[in-house]
Amino acid sequence: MPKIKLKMKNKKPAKEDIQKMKKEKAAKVQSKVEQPIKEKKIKAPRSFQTLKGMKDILASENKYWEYVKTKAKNFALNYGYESIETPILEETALFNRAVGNETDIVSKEMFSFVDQGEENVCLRPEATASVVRSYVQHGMLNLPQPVKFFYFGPMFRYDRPQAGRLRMFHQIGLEAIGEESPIIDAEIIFFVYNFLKDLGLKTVIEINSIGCPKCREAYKTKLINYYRDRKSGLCEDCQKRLVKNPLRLLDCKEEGCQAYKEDAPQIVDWLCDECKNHFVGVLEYLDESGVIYNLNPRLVRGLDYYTKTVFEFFPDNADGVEKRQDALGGGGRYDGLVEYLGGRPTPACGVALGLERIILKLKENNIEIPALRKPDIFLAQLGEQARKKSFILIEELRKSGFYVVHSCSKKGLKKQLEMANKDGVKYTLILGQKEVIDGTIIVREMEGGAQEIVDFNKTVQEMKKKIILQ
RNA sequence: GUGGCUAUAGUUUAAUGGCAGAACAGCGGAUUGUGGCUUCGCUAGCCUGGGUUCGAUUCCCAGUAGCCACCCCA
Repeated sequence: MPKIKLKMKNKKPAKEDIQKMKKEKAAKVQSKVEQPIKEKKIKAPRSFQTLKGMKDILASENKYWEYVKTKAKNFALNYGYESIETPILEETALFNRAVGNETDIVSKEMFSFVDQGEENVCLRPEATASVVRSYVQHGMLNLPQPVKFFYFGPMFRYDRPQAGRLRMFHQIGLEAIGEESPIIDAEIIFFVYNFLKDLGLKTVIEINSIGCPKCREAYKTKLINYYRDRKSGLCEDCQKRLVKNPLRLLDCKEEGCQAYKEDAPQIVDWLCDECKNHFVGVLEYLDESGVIYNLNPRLVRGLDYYTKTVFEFFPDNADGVEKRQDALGGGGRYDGLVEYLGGRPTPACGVALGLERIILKLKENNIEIPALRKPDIFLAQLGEQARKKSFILIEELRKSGFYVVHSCSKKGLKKQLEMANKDGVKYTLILGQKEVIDGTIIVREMEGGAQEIVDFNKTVQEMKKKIILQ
């Protein structure tokens, strides 16, 4: 079949045409030989793009970002969490120690490098370690406890990008340091639940307790013993986990390993009294608040600092087919971390949410987001004198709180009105030669097109009458 | 780190082994001081490098990038 096609199509051009083509080609070859230097000079400079897994957040995304960030911040304030910003760059050792050398995040996902001062630094893969570092560094143990932090900012992980996973992404997070009561665990969970619900996202909460170092050791031994007998059936990763991070055995998604999970010992059964009571406490508070959660005895988190309560938030899709890899957020208690980073023994609990993932879900669910504020006034000007006069007027209007836009270079009134229309303003002020001479200005109401002439010196007053500023 | 899919104007896309066409956006017009609708025009593109071929945007190979899944997590 293809041979016939080729033959047929080869016949298509006339012989003369082919000769022409050959000549053209020859000419091209010649010209190439003659002007190789010119071509090099003409060559445009290379263009650039964002690094893999990193994105520009463009104006079209603004309303989502503003909406979610503002709501988060307001929520945080209502719950008594105060804003903190820590540097994006930290000493690499901070995360080695806090998150754990054997975790995926530290062992293969950190953007780390040696700086000009031969310091080992890295872009933070998460913020809890930084917040705790800050707590210790500034002696915040002297503040009334707990100290409650709210943060927002970019995090970096050298992963392979895919849906909802970027190398630079943004987290909204809470940390409450200095409180051991289960009430704070419940408050944080309740916060996230309400926050996401308020955004219009239904979530499923998975919760577990992984105990304290003491009872976890006892449990680990049990788990290792259980899995050691079944080692030959485990996947390669799990065989490594058995030695390095046995808790993660429970987290494996390999089919072959699933079968063993069923009968594996569960940590809940091995918690010491203190941990058990604490966990029961958290659940009681949650029951009280009416939050719905799933006890998930296999939930283990990928960061070493967690103790006792751990939890993750998943979108609750109506279709029932859950994609369990796209957690919107997760967190838990980390009672050992402050001490581990050089502070006094201090209990603490926190959570982090993925902003990009939240926005992704908002879009997926077609949830309406309030539009950003549109400009109030467009100022159109005609002629040199008017332009100068309008320049001052615009500043006066802005001082009075109006959101004013104008065109810097467009001259025709038609074009300026066109722009005003695209900007969606309610009123356009028109200042032309004639108005400058008369000491007036035209106020055009865009929707109906009604115009009135106003005393130039009373422009601000008049506009205040027409537009009620928030 | 493993695997799959894709690559055409700024964006969304069509077709094709021999002129790459459209829509939206942008820019400029339709008596130059009045927007939305309409209409006309302009600008702008075959990811890179090899190979097959008289001829490749099209077929083949490699690279690169993007998307997606595993993994991991937010």
